[in-house]
Amino acid sequence: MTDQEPEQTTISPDVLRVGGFEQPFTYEVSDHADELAERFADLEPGTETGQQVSIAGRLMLRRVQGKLAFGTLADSTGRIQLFAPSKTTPAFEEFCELNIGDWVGVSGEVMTTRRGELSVRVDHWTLLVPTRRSFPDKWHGISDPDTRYRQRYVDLWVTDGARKAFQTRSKMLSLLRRFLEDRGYIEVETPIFHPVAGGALARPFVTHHNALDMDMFLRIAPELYLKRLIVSGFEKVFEIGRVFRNEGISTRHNPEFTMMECYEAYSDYNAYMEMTEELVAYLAQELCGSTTITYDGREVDLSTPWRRAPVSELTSETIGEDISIETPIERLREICDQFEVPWKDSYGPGKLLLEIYEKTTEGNLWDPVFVTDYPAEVSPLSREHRDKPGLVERFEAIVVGRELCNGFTELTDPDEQRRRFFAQVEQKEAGDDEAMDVDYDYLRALEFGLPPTVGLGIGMDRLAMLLTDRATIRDVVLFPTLRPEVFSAADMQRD
RNA sequence: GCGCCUCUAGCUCAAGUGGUAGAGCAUCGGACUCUUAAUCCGCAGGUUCUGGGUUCGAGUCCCAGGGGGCGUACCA
Repeated sequence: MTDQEPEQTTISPDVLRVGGFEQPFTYEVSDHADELAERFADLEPGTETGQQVSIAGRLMLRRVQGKLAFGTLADSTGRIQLFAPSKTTPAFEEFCELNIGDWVGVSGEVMTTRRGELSVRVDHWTLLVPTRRSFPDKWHGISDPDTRYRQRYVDLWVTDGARKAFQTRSKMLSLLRRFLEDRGYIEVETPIFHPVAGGALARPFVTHHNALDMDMFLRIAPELYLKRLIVSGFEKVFEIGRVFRNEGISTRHNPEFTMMECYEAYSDYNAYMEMTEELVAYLAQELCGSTTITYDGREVDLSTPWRRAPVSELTSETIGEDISIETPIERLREICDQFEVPWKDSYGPGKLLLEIYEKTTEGNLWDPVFVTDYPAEVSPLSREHRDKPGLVERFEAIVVGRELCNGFTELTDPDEQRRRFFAQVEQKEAGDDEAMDVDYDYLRALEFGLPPTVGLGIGMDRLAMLLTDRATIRDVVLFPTLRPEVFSAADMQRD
């Protein structure tokens, strides 16, 4: 931008507010609040630095006392005080009439006040745009969660830490990309419209394409396309993208959420457990400054290596009785009843074991654990365990009682995959509307040969919650899904 | 889905057992040259979520509906 307007040094009162206000097209910013705080830390009170800077943001506080005014300007990085003496501030009267929430650009000398507060003296200033609505209470901000999510553009200014969480999330994604790219992965983008919703067990959203006159599903996982790419000859791929599941909304569930999935040829789940723990420890170190972090007031030790234990072992520990998929089905059903775990006749031993595990054990695992060796019955895309019949080479990392990721050695045998798909169809017919459909193109891809491969999926929102210490997914999703707002007549008639 | 809770001014909150809806902040007007949630004086600001009902009288009690939160179920 070289064609910046000359900076406004005089403003007449009648153009200050909405009526005759002329908005500049650009504003040259040289510095941000936090950088200045860092650069000019520890100045003596009453210092004049001789350093001219230019900053911009919203006026969040204002303290006018006759011939001298103070303001607090907030930008994307933080806040800094504005110092405006009537003698040197252009259009001083108008400056004092700025409202809380107005966007202003200010340039001037960096200095400290007699009380030692780092400030920018207002040598020049420009109204960038006035706010036409009142900002929330400058001390309490917004407390109603509904208002926070619907008016995120206000929330991010007035709620402590709100912006920071999203900045951390962004950095997390950036570090994740670097981590994978450093290991030779390439990032790909696969379809979001799926003719068959596969790759996970979940109810999909349905949409309609007019020209093709066909219903399509919004993807519930990118998995099957990414494995097609391994068949295609990409050896290491990943995708970070939105997936959509037509299920309940809660503090941990948003209908659209961001999933990272990666796949690597010639490798197995042992290697991926190592990569996963290394990745998460790395992100914690970079974002939180330590591999020991705090979540919900409690320490979480993410340092490597993480404990690894089979589903059956962890569950046996909890219930005080050795159980596995070898346990007679009658006994498993009794245990379900004993722990108030609902079950159906159609559940095999594997499904029963997993249900018992999820209801009794998963929520109590705080420090990270790789839970391994899931029943094949509940893992239709995973490869059979190399020496444990009936199980698959699958792991989930459980941290703070929640599933953080899901990975497994991939099933490569097209015949076995076909059988698993049809078993899913049977479950669907038995009333499980989250069961998978048969993806015949995927089977054809497998028939062309999927080399030994491992895959991993990590929910980015859950990971962001963990690393930013947020209790609700809505604090790490900018615009969480809500019912449409009903606008008042006053809102609709504003012009 | 189900259960519990909640909704009052732009924002944060008050209004014993039913009795004229108030305050702080913000906005607007005024005072003030080192404040920092500035302070001080003043004005204005309301379909108490919506619709019914009970009552002489409803923000308050009852019914229905809506928004939201939490828990639970499904799931990541």
